[in-house]
Amino acid sequence: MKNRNTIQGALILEKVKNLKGHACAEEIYEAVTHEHPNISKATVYRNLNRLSEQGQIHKIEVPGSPDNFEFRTVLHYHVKCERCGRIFDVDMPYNHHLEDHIANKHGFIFTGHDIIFKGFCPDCQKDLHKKHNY
Amino acid sequence: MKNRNTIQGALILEKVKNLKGHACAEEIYEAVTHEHPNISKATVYRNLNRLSEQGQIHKIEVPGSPDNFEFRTVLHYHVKCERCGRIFDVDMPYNHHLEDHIANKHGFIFTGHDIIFKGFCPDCQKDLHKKHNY
DNA sequence: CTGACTGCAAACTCTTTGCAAACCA
DNA sequence: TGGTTTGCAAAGAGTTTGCAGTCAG
Repeated sequence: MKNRNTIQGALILEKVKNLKGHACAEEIYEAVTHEHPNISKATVYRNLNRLSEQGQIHKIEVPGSPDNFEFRTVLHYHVKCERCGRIFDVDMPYNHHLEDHIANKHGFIFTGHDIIFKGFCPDCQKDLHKKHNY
Repeated sequence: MKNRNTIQGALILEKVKNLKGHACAEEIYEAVTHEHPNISKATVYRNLNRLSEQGQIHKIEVPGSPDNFEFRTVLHYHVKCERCGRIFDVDMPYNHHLEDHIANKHGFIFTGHDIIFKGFCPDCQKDLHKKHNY
């Protein structure tokens, strides 16, 4: 039940730590591949999930997009571009007490929340302007 | 480009309207099957997506769960049980101006947001109490 | 030694798509 | 008729899982 130190696990954690923002499993897989070409994608998924269960990294689940992972100390929200599907950070303080405002909890135990904003990123705004095909 | 009135489309819209809460495509497919046994799942998906694009119904996208659909007039939020994965409505007023509080919009155009709370539903709390296997 | 971890491939879930036939206007 | 919609099956994306071999403690 306890962790073993494997090269793969260490590399994956390191890659996520060195990310500026977030990346999906595929991107992390590619980054690790450079140093450890034989790694399997299943191992990347297993390590990412293990690390996020242990709270060492954070998994951002966004519908319709692959899961993203990031190493962070401060919780924050994300926005998904409705056109290109990319995920960006949102510059808004995390509200730790949002669930306190729920009127009738119906016996639910609330453990947290995610907010996913929708919108159009600058790149896609340019494209839409040009192409008028939306 | 304009809609045709098909039996399938009418049945699907009716089923969603008659839902008390939300249901996923699979559940709607099963409901429609009772009256129209030959319907294909692809048709259900196509109609649900069409209806939600036209704003006649609303699609709730939740990471890790199948998309849910509902007929509603008032926007609201949802909570996903971390154990059974079911989706429930949350008793909290929708904040239409949440995106106004974003400090630096980085050129993004925000069009809306979803909040997905996490927690444990009453049923699963009972189970956890009993089984202690979480 | 022994259980945890790995690599590989296959399985899985949910959803979309290609295509010919059926259908509505 | 002519463009939509349907049913079917196959494809697709992302992720998980079964299994035998490998490795850390």
